[in-house]
Amino acid sequence: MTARVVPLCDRASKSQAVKALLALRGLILAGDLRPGERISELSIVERIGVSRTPVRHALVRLEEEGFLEAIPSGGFAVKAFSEDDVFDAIETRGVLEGLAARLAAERGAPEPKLRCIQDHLDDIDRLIARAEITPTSFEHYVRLNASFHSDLIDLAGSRQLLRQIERAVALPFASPSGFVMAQSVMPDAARLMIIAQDQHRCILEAIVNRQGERAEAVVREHARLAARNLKAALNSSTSMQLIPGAALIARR
Amino acid sequence: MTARVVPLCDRASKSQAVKALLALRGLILAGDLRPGERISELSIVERIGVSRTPVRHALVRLEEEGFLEAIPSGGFAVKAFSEDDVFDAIETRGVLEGLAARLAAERGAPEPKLRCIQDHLDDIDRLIARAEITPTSFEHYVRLNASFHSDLIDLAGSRQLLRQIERAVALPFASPSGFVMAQSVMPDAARLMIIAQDQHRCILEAIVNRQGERAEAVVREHARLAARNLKAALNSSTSMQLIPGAALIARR
DNA sequence: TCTGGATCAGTTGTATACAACTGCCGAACT
DNA sequence: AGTTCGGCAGTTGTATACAACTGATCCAGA
Repeated sequence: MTARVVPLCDRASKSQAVKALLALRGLILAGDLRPGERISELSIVERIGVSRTPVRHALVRLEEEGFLEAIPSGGFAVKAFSEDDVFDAIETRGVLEGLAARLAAERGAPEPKLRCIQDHLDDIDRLIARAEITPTSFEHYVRLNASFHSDLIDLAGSRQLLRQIERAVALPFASPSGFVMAQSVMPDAARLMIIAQDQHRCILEAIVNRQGERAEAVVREHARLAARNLKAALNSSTSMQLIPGAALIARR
Repeated sequence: MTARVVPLCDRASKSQAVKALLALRGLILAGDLRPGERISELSIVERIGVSRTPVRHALVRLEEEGFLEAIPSGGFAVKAFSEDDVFDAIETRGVLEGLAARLAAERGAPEPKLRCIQDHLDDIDRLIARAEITPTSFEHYVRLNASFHSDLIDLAGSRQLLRQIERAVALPFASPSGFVMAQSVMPDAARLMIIAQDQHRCILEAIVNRQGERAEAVVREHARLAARNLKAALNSSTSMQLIPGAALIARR
């Protein structure tokens, strides 16, 4: 009997701690847990089906990720984000990515990696050229966009910077992909994609040409495109529904 | 018997989890745990005197803080930092503090806070003017310098940015105070203090005058002073002994 | 009626027992 | 002799029992 029966494997192959982390983060992002109110460990235990130990692990991690805040008398509560918080988070992400681009330009990036990114950008061009925007093609765009951004960080080659950006991007509405799906239901979606893609090209060109300051400046402006998306999305509940973690954003 | 006997209170008033966190961080910074090698939970338990539960909490937190890295097969190891890592961490901190200064300048800071910072800077001026550098006066300088930097972050008024900077500064050698003590045993200590203090003045002036870009640029250059200190300290074991967490920095 | 205090349910914090896993050593077999 | 398999020690991961604490409710007394 070498083949054990593992019907739960696809869900249970990961440790209970990981399971708890993913499940709890899911609950938070979905808005099942109201911001501000205390999270009862036991209620999570019975919802997720693991014991308190991994749940507590997940709580600590999610506090570090920024989704929870510790309550002085013990325990945790879901954090509420103001609109200003979200704009600041985006600006901060832009500044950090800007540093990544500048470092890549100043220090020089390996040729093969640059070619690889160039290929990714060509893919995006082809996608945009097709002129029809479907949910599927948009998801594809989101993926390509996300990989451009992670490639960019990779180019900088700095572990410390990577760590900081990972933290900034942990909040989904601060990530480069946060507002792209929201963009899809907006009237000028195609126009925004064209602008964003041109910025991608400029960023890469600046890095290739070793123009550190230019690379940094364009990346920052690129992040502000996300801020503009947010501003527009805030007036459209259809868009907001496409934003992960929108439930955590408290309206003024 | 309302008065319980609490002789251990000064050490035990904090929870076991906090105790474990502080003690373990202390062990790491002191270099008692060799970078790269696995940390045995039980060995920590008997060194610190709390059970495994709070120790594991501390391990998770210290991983988030950046001192530890998870081992694929389970457990954690102390992270080793290259000299490049340290320089990058300083540059990253400078960029984030630069954002704080720019936001403060662009958005405007409340008058009373600005006056308060001005007073702190006056204190530093008086300290420098005394011309004699003793360990005590240097520690005083370190305190004043640290509070200037935290005031700066406060001026920006951004929770998100605060979070990111706190993370960047968690690594002691990336913090604004990291290399100041090392500076104290260097020949041109007085000169560096004068330069740093002039930068402090310029930063505040830029914020008052709403010169966002200038504030950002000077703060970045100010951080690079720390990088210069590091470069000098790396050649002097006397200096290195004054740098917290120096044991984690692997020489090339 | 209002205030004070004490009890109590429900919570989180801690310790510990147990299970599962990893890497290693040795022995046996090829 | 080399290789592979099996068992073992020691580790981490998980569950759970227990302790300490918090906040609230209820009752008694002024």
